[in-house]
Amino acid sequence: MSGKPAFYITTPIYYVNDNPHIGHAYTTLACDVMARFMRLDGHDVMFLTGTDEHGQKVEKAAREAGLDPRAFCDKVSKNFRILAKEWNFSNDDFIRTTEPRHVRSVQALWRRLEEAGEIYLDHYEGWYAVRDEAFYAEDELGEGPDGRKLAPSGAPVEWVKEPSYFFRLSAWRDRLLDLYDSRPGFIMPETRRNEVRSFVAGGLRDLSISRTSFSWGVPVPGDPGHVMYVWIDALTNYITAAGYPDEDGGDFRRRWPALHMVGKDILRFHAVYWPAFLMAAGIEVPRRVFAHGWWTSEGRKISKSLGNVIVPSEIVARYGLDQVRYTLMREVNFGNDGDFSHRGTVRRCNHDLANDYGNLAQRVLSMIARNCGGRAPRPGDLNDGDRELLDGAYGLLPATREHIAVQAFHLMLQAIWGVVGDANRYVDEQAPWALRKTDPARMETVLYVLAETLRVLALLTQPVMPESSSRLLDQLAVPESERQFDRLNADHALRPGADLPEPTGVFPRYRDEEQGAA
RNA sequence: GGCGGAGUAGCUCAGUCGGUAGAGCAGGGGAAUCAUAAUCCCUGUGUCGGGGGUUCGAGUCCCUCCUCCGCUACCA
Repeated sequence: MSGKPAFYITTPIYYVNDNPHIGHAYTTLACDVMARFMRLDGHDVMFLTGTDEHGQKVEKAAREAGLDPRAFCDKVSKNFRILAKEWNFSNDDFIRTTEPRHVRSVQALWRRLEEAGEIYLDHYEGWYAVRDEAFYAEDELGEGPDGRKLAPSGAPVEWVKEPSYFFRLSAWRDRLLDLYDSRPGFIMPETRRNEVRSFVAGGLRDLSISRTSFSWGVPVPGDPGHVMYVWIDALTNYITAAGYPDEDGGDFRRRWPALHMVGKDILRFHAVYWPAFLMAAGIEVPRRVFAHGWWTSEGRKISKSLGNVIVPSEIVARYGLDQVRYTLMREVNFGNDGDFSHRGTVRRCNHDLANDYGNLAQRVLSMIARNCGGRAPRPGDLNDGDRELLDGAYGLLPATREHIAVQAFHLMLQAIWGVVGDANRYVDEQAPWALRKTDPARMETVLYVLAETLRVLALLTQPVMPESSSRLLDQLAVPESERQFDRLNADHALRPGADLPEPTGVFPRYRDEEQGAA
């Protein structure tokens, strides 16, 4: 295998019954940017996404669709593969919990936990609504006119008791607290870490990890009347894809542990249950669990009744894929909630991309095309101003590395755009259009410095905007083989005299059809 | 109720070890003309949520109050 350091990153596996929405796209996008950055920066990356396909809801939805659960999953799981293609996600694997490799993996983990004495058989009981096929907590219930207890949906509930296997989560309180305290970066952002910590500090109850009320799931080894409940089944996908249970053969030791990217709604499962399972099984805990925020739409909570749902394929069709990728990564501090608005997106598309970055490329490339015979300029001696701009550009790699290491995508882009601004100022100060008449040699130097700066910028924007960056690099005649981050220095600078293709705009302006549309 | 976070320019937010408040966007004025009418320069008299305290000096520390948000277990 390669000697490159390994980097493993995962999205949650998405519940196959859902339609892909902005939340799915956002989580996966963040992972994609991370994965692309690390690949370009010399890591052996594994980027995993997939679908969670078991459970009562899927079983029921399949029945309603008149399909076998497996056939149903085959059909709807495809929606997430389509999303990945549509958004240019570079996942290396797509795991489905119904695959044999996963069934084998979860069952192996189960046995390991059982051998360790971490699992015991008891009863799960609670208020159950037959109509909803769901359990409800006491405080969720209301009362009907006849005094009967009702689910929030209005369905009558009854107290039911079913046998269930339990995981001894309660025993892991202190060891989890030690984990959080000894590894401050284990849960990010910090405010989420505080929440999880206080939740765990308050004491944990054992966790029900099997069901007998449905059968669409992984059978419990040695007790086929039970299927595994969501926690242990779904979370285990992360080690399945890394090669578990073959811990010593294959890539497991090299790949694992992973960085888990999750929405804040499922943080607890990843930051409490999952590390407890792993520690109990003697497996290393994840490298980090990062919980990102939610999007609102035009300042409001997204809801179907408000009609402000953001459909991934629609915004891509409207603004362009790389434009949307850029906006989502730039608009908010990663980890916080953010608002997705038409006005804001257009501002990003037109100001940041079309004006600042796209127009910089266009003004430089078209001057080169016109004044340097369609070839990369030949520089003379560099002065302090030239070096300052180039040093700023070369300095971006260490800066962006630091931001990427803590998933600060917005800061990475801010840093890059700092150099975009420097380059635009440099064009104005140097005024190469004037030099054309007074000092053509100096003009070539200036244009060379700018073209080299563009090369650096285009290399660095690859993780966020792969397609557009690639087109820009094509226009600079940077070969595919020269686009890794180890080329981000003067030793690999643009080759003077290289033939350049005819420049064309990469980031078009967004124009509203309707005047003054908000 | 408990725990955690936040309240700084019209908007979104930065503000390290306490030392006379900053950036981007929006708005106003100007320069330039290579470029996707894009770019560049200039322009901010803000009770730093209220009150009290420590200090020579507090957005930055302490107390208190107000407002908003998140978490407070079986919903991927």
